[in-house]
Amino acid sequence: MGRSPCCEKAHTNKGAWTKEEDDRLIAYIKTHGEGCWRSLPKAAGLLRCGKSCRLRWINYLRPDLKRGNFTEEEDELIIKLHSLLGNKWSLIAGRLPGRTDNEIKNYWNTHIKRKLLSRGIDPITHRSVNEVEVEGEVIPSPTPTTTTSISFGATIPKLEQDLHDHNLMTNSRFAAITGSKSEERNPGYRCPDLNLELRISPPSHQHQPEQLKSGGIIVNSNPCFKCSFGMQSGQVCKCNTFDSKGNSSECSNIGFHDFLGLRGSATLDYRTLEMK
DNA sequence: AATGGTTTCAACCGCTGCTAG
DNA sequence: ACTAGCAGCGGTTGAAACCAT
Repeated sequence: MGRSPCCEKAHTNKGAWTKEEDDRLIAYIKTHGEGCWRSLPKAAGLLRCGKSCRLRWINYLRPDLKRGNFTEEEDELIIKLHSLLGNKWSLIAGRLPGRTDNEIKNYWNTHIKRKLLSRGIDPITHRSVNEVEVEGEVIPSPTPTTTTSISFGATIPKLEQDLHDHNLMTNSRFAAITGSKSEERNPGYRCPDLNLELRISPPSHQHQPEQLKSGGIIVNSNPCFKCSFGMQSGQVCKCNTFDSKGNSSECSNIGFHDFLGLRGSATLDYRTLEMK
């Protein structure tokens, strides 16, 4: 049994929007506001799919959209954000007022990719195209190339604070996940020029006999890489874990680890990362 | 002016995550 | 715990605009 279609495909217009359709959509949203896209077309008298209305509004009709070419500053900001976030266009768009994810995605594919390649930078990895990776270690090109460097400075880990605020994890739990020591306040989570703080880092791959108590629950500080990234969701993991005495045992948690080792509802959502 | 290749970008499609029942 | 409905996201497509010959 499949999901019902989002709209009556047979009775909806497709393709380019007409001026009249735009006017109808603008008028409706001005009166009733955004939201409930599914019922909007009918209510607004549009023969369009709700998705199509949403897209048209967000990407083209919204009054706060900035029109015109991207500036050099915007270019550089997009490059930096992409190096941190990857193809998370909506997150990148969130840092560029008046720009939409679709616009940035298109701009990236048509302009910035080429720009980076002309600088000798791989637009996917943001490394010099001459760099080679040998067994996980990056060997830089012998000839220096211009690269976009992301500088990280020491700061109070903001996400850690956020997570505390939401009772999601303790200092030690966070430290376990990030590999930092809570007392040391391991630096390296802030990009000052972007004012963007990120707390995502892969957990240690080394199994060490260390356990942490979090909210009364014993958690293994070093689950296997797969476990930590929640890749075996719903399946029994067969990796080895260590108890408090350092004894190895088979990890048999079913759906225990979520992304970054957070449990249950304590999942880390990109969108919850605060952007100033 | 005509033609064909390339680029741009609005729009679509399919998938995912969240939420309510 | 499960399912269905929905909004939102990212990848892809294709028509229009642009450019070179």
